[in-house]
Amino acid sequence: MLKEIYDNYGTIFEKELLDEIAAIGIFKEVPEGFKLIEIGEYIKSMPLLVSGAIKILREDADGDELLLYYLEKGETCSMTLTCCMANSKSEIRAIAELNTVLIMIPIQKMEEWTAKYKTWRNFVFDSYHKRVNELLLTVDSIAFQNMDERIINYLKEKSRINKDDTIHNTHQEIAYDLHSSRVVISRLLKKLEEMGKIKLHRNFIKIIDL
Amino acid sequence: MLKEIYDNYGTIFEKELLDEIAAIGIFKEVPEGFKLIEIGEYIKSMPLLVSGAIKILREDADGDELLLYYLEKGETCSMTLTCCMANSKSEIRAIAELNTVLIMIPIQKMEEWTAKYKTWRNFVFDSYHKRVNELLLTVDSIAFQNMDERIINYLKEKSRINKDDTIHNTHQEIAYDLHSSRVVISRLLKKLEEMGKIKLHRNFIKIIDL
DNA sequence: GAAGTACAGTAACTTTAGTTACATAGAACG
DNA sequence: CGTTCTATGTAACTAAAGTTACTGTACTTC
Repeated sequence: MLKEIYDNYGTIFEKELLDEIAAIGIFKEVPEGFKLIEIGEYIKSMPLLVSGAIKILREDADGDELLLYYLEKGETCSMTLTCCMANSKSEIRAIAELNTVLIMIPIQKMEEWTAKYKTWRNFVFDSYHKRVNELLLTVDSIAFQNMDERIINYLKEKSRINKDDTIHNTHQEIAYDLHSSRVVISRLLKKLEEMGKIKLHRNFIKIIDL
Repeated sequence: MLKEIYDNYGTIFEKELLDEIAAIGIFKEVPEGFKLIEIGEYIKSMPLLVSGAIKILREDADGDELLLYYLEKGETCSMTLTCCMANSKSEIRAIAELNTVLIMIPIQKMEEWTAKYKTWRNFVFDSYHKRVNELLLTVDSIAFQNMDERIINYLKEKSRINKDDTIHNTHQEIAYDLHSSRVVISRLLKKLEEMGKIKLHRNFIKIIDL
């Protein structure tokens, strides 16, 4: 575990803090599709990502979903942070996008480390900064873009996160993430295929040139 | 100035910090419509709201606008915070919604106070928490709601912020905030009037029962 | 290999929102 | 009082997205 911590956080945290993380953090490995946080849950610990990726989803009253953004290695969930500090319920759902390795930090340490370590404070602020900017990009996407552009961005981002130019999803799954319907997604994907940007198959999509 | 600081922040900050704010903060009074932050600007100080309200806007590449949320007294702009910490450009525009009184804190103090005062840290984290939740509500609104529901929410929120059940805006101005077109807004407002929820006039809208 | 199931393709239609164009009405101002 | 400007009303149309319904096809399972 020590190695993973040092590899991912060695350059941003001082030795003393790294040792505390190693001593207190709980190593956790979850498979793709594992639900880490559910809407309405209270959160007792904060995840530091070591490898893999996590997707963060929003849901409305009718159960309609929307993908907000992904978390990657070296990052943490600022939503979790806010929930921990305010002792409030989670506003989002977190699902492992890949097999993912995490270090869980009990929330009791948060306050202490924030007072004690400048690098921890910077990490937390930086994390907020990134997350707010991701949320703004999500707003841009749904407010200013048409569905065809949103699909292109979705495929690009998914490919980047998975380090794979084949997207292993059904049209229905994409429709859920983009909060649209399967028929609409199939239609627009077909158009992208006709334009030579992608190649459609059963259960996967090959990116040609987006 | 001391009175304003104590009235608004006396219960959340300790005396020592309040004195620092009084000594260092720059009192600023801006009229309705005053532009406080422009997209792409670097930010040198952080605003604490004493009275009034500020609206936070997002803009896309084509210059299309969207209202994100309002800031009220006792709050601060977490976007400004993130920009200060990361020394990055502003992602948003901030315009005074009302005549507004602010205390500007030079960013140099941020780091120092975050290390020194627990109440300051809590204030900053709480501010992030509120802002992220406001952004999520904005996402909900544009992702899950139709324009008629969005208009209703808009009118309600505007009325609450302005403490006035008459909305002093033209249809065009509402269209800009909601990133729609004037004709669409006029059409839907007319429908709301027919339902007896509002009464339309030239340059203002009277809320009857939303 | 037959039956069942999940996925994708497509047509036809509806709904919502955006666009264009023009009419009217109130305010402002000489 | 007539001219001008701005705000609003409305019709007619287009575009985008969502819905319904049915098809074919590939994979699964027995």
